[in-house]
Amino acid sequence: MPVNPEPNPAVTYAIGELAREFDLTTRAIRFYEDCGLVNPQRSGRKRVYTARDRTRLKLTLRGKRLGLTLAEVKDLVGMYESPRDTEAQLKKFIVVLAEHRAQLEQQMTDLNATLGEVRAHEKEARRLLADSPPRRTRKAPHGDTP
Amino acid sequence: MPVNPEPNPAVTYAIGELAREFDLTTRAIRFYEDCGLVNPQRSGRKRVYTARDRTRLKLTLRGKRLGLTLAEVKDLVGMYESPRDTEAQLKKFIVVLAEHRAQLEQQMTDLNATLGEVRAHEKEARRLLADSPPRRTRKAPHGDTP
DNA sequence: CGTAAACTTTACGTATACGTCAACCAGGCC
DNA sequence: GGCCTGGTTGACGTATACGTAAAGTTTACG
Repeated sequence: MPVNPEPNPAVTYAIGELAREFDLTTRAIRFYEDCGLVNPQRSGRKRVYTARDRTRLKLTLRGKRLGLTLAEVKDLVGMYESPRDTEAQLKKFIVVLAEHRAQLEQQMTDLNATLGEVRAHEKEARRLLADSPPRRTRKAPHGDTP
Repeated sequence: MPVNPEPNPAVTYAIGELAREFDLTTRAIRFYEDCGLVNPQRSGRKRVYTARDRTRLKLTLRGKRLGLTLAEVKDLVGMYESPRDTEAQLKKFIVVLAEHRAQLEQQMTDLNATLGEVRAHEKEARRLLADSPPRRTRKAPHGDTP
């Protein structure tokens, strides 16, 4: 079994590659760098992104889809990567995790409520659509979906 | 059984009341009005909000928690309240609902992934916290949570 | 009647998250 | 050499979602 999907440290990416992969503009990626979300090395002047940068990009986008700001994403990712060797750090880590989880659980509630409503509306709308239009085809006795 | 929690059409709210209830500033509520999210009547110059406005405020806040923009919330709420008597309208409604649902399902995926990670980290952190500090209390034989 | 609380409009300011030029450099190909 | 592709640094512009200050109005209370 694979020890760990520790991505090959040799693989690197150009900014354009990542932009295509994640459907971002290079401008956006450079902006994320300004925000401290990625930290590409340089080859001359050109940015060279590692697998770690790529992962952080992914996390950033997932965070965005969940409505987080870039600053929030940065804080969170920072947390996960920060030392945590002392008990104090560990305790604070746990507190922040709990806060984050509370927010996620609120979102889960919101999401379930919204999904429920959307599905109910879909069902009702499909019912209306199936009932309403008095088939203009030759009077189908009953039961006729080809 | 209560026919329908159709809120009493007589109940109305002042802007300050709603602000307190939802922990918003009055400025924010007026801004939502500019965006067409609420539509208070007037009593003289003063805004008078109905139960319907209150519901729309709630929906707005839920939408925000899910990362929607005010414009998106407006579109969605508008959809749910628009006519839908013709077949074309109904079909478009269904399409938009499906799109919305797809987005919500993506969010659900993101949310579950994130929640999973947070919980794993919490577990690990608590384990570290429980293991690490070599109990300075009298050597508890084993099993001692009061 | 005075005044404090709550409301009003107007208008400029701010943070976030990029978009959109502009002008320049480096490498590859014909 | 000339040009294309892709990358670089500014620097200014824009949309969203309000904050905040100014100045006036309306209502309730004592």
